[in-house]
Amino acid sequence: MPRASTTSDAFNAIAEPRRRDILSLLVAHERPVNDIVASLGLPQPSVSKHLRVLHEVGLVDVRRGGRQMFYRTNAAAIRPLHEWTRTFERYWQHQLARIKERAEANERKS
Amino acid sequence: MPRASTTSDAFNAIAEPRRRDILSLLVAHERPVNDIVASLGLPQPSVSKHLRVLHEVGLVDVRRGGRQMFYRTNAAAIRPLHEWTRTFERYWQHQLARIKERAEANERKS
DNA sequence: TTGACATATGCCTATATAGGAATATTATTC
DNA sequence: GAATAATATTCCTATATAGGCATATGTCAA
Repeated sequence: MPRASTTSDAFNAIAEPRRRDILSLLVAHERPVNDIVASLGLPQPSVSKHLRVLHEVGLVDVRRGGRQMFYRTNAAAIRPLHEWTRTFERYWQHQLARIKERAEANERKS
Repeated sequence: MPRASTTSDAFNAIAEPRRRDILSLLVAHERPVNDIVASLGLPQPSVSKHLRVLHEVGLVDVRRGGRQMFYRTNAAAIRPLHEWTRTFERYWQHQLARIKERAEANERKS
């Protein structure tokens, strides 16, 4: 079996770096496709394809305005990812605390 | 071109749901492979392969103990993912605030 | 050393890509 | 309606999977 499809969930969709770039670019304001193309220096068809994936998993919203399509990041869809990573927070804090402890112990020894 | 390799970075590594399960399982305490196999009900070779990917991107650490291999989640490696998702936090808060506003406006109207 | 246990690796297959180029679709303006 | 602009889709290819299964490697115990 191959990997799960990029459109199967947000985790798979954001694995592609360009798509993360797009999400960051579209988070503050909606933008037409051409803006994204110009900002990121990617071929237009490539951008359209990435937007399709992002839209399919709900990471971006679209609005038509004349012949332009205005895309915008749906930040709420990123929240579950944030929550998942957050479940590890106390553990890396533990790690950092232990590192700090050791450093201070070494400090006292020398 | 195919997708970037699962071992190219943490984003690609955690796209696989089973690997996220493994990370959650190994976060509190180290565990031998057989424990993971039993806990998740996956075939042993499958678990070993997932662990290999996770180890290659630094998401787990290993320690040998006799004939067992004790794996443990390296929580610090998840932090960058947390930080990336965090950059969107203020935007979903905006979204929620706007939804709340509208709800209250409708409340006053009725 | 032989066996048993624990884990890792190899081989196989079907499949979903990302990128590139060309072209199709949709909307606007003259 | 024809030309133009903005975006989407299609066709192509090479490639890295995940899963299943068999087997290799490594470690201990008797």
